[in-house]
Amino acid sequence: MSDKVRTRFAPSPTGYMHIGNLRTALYAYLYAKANGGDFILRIEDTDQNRFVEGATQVIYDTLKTAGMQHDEGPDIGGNYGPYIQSERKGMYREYAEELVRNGHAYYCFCQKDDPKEDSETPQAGYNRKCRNLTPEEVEANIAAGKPYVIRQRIPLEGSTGWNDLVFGEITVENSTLDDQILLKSDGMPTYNFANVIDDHLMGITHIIRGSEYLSSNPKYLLLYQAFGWEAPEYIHLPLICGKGPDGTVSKLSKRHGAVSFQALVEEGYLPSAIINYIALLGWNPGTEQEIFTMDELRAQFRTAGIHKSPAIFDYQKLNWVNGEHMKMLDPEYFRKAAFPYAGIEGTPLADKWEHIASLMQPRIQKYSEIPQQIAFLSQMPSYDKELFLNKKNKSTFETSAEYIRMALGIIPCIGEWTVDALNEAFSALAESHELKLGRLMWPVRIAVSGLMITPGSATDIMYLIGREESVARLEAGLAKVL
RNA sequence: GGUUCAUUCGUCUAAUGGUUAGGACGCAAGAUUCUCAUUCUUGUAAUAGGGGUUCGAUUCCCCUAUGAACUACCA
Repeated sequence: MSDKVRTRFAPSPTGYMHIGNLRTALYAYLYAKANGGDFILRIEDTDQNRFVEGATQVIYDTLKTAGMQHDEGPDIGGNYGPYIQSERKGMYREYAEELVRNGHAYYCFCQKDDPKEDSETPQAGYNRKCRNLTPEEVEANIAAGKPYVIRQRIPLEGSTGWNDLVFGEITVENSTLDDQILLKSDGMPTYNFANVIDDHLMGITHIIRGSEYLSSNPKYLLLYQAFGWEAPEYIHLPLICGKGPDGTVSKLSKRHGAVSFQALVEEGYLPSAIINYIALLGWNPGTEQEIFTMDELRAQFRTAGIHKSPAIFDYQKLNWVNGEHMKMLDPEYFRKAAFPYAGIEGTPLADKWEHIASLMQPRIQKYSEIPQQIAFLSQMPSYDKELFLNKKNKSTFETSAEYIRMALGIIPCIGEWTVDALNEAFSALAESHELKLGRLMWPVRIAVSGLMITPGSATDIMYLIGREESVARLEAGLAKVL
């Protein structure tokens, strides 16, 4: 019997990966890897009404894209299968009935719409009407074909607690717990039950999950006790919240923006940046490092740095992290990955993509910014002649006209139309007129771009739009300032 | 309502029974660059409130306030 760490990620197949779930998965993965353990994937699909086609594939894809390779799971197998709860259906009833036999659970014949509240048991949701049925009554009901569920018989007295690796000692009075359903009338276990059984059967040593389970954990612990099993360690994670436009804070949801991994990726966020960012939501490495690769996270992750208080998901900071990861990207990789976002396939600009990409990489935080940044290259914007005026470069309409004429004069002399040639020609031009390059280029840049702010310099732009278009734009600019 | 948890700049966070309460994002200013971005400098802004304990508390304790989660035959 080894005491190897085993953690699990147990999502239900909903068709998308919520960022909160992804962080739970990440911490479970990192904890396992930081401790030389295994990371197990289990699909929790006990709710037959919520079946979504292709949803498990989304889970596999996400884990793969995010760089979290599981060691056991439905798709790769393992010694503790099956790893899909619906395929384990048969085993839960047996365990539920074991609890009935030893007095820790009971049959309940109440219907869903029966009144549940009872003034005598104000804390517990269910009124425990069937808790003390005699064996004869139970048998009669079953014989009559009445549908039933199996409920957990929570002790009426005493308390249950544990020492959470993040939250510390937590103890709850048993009297505040309700007799939760373990086995539904369709024979399927509830999450609350299946989860405990599976975690035990799969030898999970550390349960890592969101703090929303904090309040139901005592009921799980009572189940472990009822079976006489040893309970695992618990690591509850602080919630990830979002802030609404009105300033209210709540569990991160769609109203706060994109919350699924796929949606963020589609928006142009890099998986490595998303992972980096969410790793730091609720955990700090003990150093001032902020930019991490997955390898670094694996090496440095410790539970000691996990927080208790909820964190607000900040898209602004994610943008920054993403920008940092953008800059870290190998230029060649960037060119390939960013190209589809540019929307220039089949246009003349596609041939100059390498140069465009080199301008974009240090400048963007998200791929999705590219089209808007380069739109002026293919479509000359209409602009206000006031743009030619610039105090710092002492640019006036008169100087603009003069410099644009100079530019028009030199362009025919440029041989091969390259950025280097352009830079050389304009530097020489400025020098020969004893001008600061900035003064000369200001009106040129405005004329060829029509924009106050441009990605890249005037020479970059002229190179990209070509000689002919450059001349046309310069002439139009000249007409404007005259 | 009940139960549980939380509270340091706007946000993510660091730190200690004694500090000018540190870093990052954002924002602002400056330098550099033919604009922008990058890079570099600088600035901005926080210990929820009230009681204790203590020579001294942001740090330990209590109360209050505020917020959150849970309270399904969902997971």
